[in-house]
Amino acid sequence: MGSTEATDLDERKAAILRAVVEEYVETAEPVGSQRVAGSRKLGVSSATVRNDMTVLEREGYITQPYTSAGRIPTDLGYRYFVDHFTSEGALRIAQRRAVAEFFESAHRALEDLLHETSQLLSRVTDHTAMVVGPQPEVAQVRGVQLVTLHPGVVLAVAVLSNGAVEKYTLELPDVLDEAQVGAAASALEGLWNGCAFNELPEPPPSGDEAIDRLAYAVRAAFGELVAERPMEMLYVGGTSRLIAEHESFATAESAAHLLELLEHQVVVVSLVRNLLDQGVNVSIGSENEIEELRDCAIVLAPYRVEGEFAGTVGVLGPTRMDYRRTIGAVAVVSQQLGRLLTRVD
Amino acid sequence: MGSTEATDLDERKAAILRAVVEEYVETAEPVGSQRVAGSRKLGVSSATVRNDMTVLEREGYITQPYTSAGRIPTDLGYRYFVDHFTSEGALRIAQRRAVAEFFESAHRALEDLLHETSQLLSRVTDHTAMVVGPQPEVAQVRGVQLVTLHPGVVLAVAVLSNGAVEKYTLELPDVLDEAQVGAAASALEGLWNGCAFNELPEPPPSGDEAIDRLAYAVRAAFGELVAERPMEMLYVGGTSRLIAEHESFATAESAAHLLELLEHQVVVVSLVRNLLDQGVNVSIGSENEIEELRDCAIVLAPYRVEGEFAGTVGVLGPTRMDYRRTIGAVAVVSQQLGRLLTRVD
DNA sequence: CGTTGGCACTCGGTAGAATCGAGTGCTAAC
DNA sequence: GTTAGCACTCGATTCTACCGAGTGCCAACG
Repeated sequence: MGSTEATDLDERKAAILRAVVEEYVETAEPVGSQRVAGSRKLGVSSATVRNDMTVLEREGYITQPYTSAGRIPTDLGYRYFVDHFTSEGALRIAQRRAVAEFFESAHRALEDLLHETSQLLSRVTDHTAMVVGPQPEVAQVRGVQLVTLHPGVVLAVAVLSNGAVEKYTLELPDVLDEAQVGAAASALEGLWNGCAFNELPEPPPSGDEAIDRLAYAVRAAFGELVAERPMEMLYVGGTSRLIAEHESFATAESAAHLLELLEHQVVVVSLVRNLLDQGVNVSIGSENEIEELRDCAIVLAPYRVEGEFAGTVGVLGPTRMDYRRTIGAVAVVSQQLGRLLTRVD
Repeated sequence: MGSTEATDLDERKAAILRAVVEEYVETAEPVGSQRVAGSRKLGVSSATVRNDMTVLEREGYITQPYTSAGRIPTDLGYRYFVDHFTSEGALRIAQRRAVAEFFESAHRALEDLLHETSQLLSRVTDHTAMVVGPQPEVAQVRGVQLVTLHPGVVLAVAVLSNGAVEKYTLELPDVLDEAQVGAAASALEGLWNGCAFNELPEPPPSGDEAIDRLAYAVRAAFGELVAERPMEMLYVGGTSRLIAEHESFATAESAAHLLELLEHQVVVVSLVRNLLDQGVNVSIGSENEIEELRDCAIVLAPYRVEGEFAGTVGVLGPTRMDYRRTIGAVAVVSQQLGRLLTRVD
């Protein structure tokens, strides 16, 4: 790749590219040379801008929707913009205050908190927001409880060190009395306390066959939970923004595809994880491998709990978005969320 | 209201109305007199159909989008159709089998089950589906557990008789050891076992002040949960269908409004509850009080667990929908869901 | 009297033509 | 290297003409 010259733009060309991006993000219309020359303090004429623009187009940063129209940024153009002009995030005061207020008053259960965080982030950015919960695999068992709901039906509950609660409804061949269930529960609790939830040891035989069957069934159930689920929960907020932004997308159907995509937790969670594993925080348009995201940009930031990577917050919007504002908002929210969870959790 | 003549249509007019509804639902185009006379075995000419149609229009069952176009059903027309021509639901074999298969293999935790049920119903009906979970207020406490996550931070967990688990993270002024927490837990468990979750008695003083503070905090936390949440959980599946149907809606923005509406659990849950309290199973267009639902129809069916009303499943789509198929699907799913929950729960 | 064929009329949708104007590329002058 | 000037391009907009499905009405029919 000719990335050496790709990342090198002389100062004026960079300024022009920046102007094109900013104007286009604001107006949604192709921006012409006069607009750039006029509204910016470049001190050069539109003809000069035109010359530079042809170069920028040849280099792949901007493009024309059709011959002799204004220019719009390409994905590469947005990329350059993000890499060079978004160093410090710009959040409006009102938004910064909204975030502060939210994390001032927030507590509740973890799930609710994450859910509401996604709605907050959506409000602040005006885009659809995603929050990926902490990975429960690292969590340890802190408590095990077995409750008989009906004769022959037992609910197994495991409380984890990160505040999550896992449960499974078991139907048993045997009908056990309270004492037996209690015995199984305390046996499992003693055995599993402190263990990682994804590596629960098998319960040893106790002598009572029915109890052993129950204990074994509980382990199998929890094992199934671990195996089946991608486990990190996904919370999506502000899906309605996807439609409000539909003008920015190619077709109206693409918005429908996006919505559908967002309903598949597994896909989204692994997508986010992949990006972050590669150290990517902003993924723009064709940089995404998923077809449906070709018109979209994703802005991510991990949050840390007690210094450890815990989960991710992010935003999904059209490539034509205000990257500075969005990146700033995502950064602040991820940071505050981590702080809150570190304090409370 | 002139409801006496409104519900009385002579046989041929009723057949014509039915034809208009069915054709319009299928083709999405205003249907003319020739189409009705030709494709139906009415045995009358288009002129006769035209005469009847003017009457049907005067009575408010159908309308013209503009002078001298075909007719489309009004909300009243759909209402007549629903009340007279949907007695037995018509489900295609493939769909019936999909439902059967789903409920054959389904188990998992209650939340997952309801969530997946909403997705199933959406797939089967091709519309957005809603599932309102059982009201947790009626559930009784079956187990209480307190787990120390960190020093000074305790997670309170209550297991309910319907298989739900409520939890709350508490920050305490005191740092309690395991024995104290355990004492509080067993005290609360003994006190609350069998009590309704929304009417937990206050814990009596035990002698140990720290334990009492903890017990009292737990009760306050659970009380807050009951008070704050509308509690019945709402699961929405297939939101992407809303956009696929956007042609049926007036504007594209209306779809965005709908999505936003669906994100407000409280509103939707109480809407559903209101409708059902009035014995309404199908609400069409202007029958809805909420402005955003003017172009929508809602089809609902309650499901029963052990004979008791438990929750609701439903579908949200454009007024121009196949009511027979939708009503059939909603009925089958609600019935099967109730059956499954009665068996397992 | 209900039903039917005939007929003039309406009006949204489509296609084509004309026009407008923002913006470009190029060239020559500074 | 920069700028003014100019011919050219092409999407967007407007206007016109026209088509045709469908209606309302009327007179004739069984």
